[in-house]
Amino acid sequence: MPELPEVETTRKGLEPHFRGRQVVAVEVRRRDLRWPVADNFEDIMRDRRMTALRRIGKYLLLDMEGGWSAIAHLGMSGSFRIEKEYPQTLKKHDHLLLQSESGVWAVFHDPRRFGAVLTCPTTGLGQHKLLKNMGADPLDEVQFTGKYLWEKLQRHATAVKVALMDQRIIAGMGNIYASESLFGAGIDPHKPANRVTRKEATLLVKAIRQVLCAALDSGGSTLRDYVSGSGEMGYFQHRFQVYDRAGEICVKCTGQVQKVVMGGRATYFCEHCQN
DNA sequence: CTCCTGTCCTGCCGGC
DNA sequence: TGCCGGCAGGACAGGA
Repeated sequence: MPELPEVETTRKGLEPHFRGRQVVAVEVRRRDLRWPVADNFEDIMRDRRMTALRRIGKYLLLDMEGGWSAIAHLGMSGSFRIEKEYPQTLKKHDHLLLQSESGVWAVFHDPRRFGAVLTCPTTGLGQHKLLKNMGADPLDEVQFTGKYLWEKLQRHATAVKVALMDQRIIAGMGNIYASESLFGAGIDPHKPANRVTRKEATLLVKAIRQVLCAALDSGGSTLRDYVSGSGEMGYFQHRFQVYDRAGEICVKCTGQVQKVVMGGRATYFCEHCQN
């Protein structure tokens, strides 16, 4: 499930092959992703230089010369991989391919098709429906502070776990790292967001950064292998402390990790360590 | 506004 | 071994 670290790792993996380079070929094999791939996608990409690859939350932005940008989302199961030449045999669910003037191909693969590829004039990105309400980036030390998070949480009566996943509050936070962060901060995921104290918010900000940075470090190491092979970018082995460990012994105490469903999402925590 | 539910899609896993 | 139901999950759409 691509969350911020997976999307950022993907961005870093594509960047050396595409930034400042011309896109020389575009192939869209299936347009019916979450939304149809934008009609003008090929036109804004082909024979144009990619000036920047950016990330806003879980969205990947490809800024192209000519004034347009592509907005990509990996959804649930989307990934990119780099191929040194056009794939001998395309895999099932390879929906989109881009060739850089360096020769390499980036292949977008997405079995569940929850991903999306849209377009928008670069100067209008800030007003784009999908992006305009995006909250602070948790890696931004200026914007994302204990005060910021506390003020945002004050407005919500729902469980803090559910609020943490709200992209208007924290851009890029997803289900896995929400559980992990609350465990790191020792906060019960059930606690109403507006009862999180100022002090807890500060702890949470630190925990969020720590958890995301650890995941980014894992991503960085897989990126090195990935350059030579044909693996999918952005998915890496990472040891979680509570996520998907229901029934296992807590890494901090002798209790058992619990699983509950909150807002329709699996949530993992330790009753003893989080309150 | 906030909050809650339904929806999209395919791979995988457990049960029979 | 094969079939099938259920589940996973990001985030929008739409209704309360």
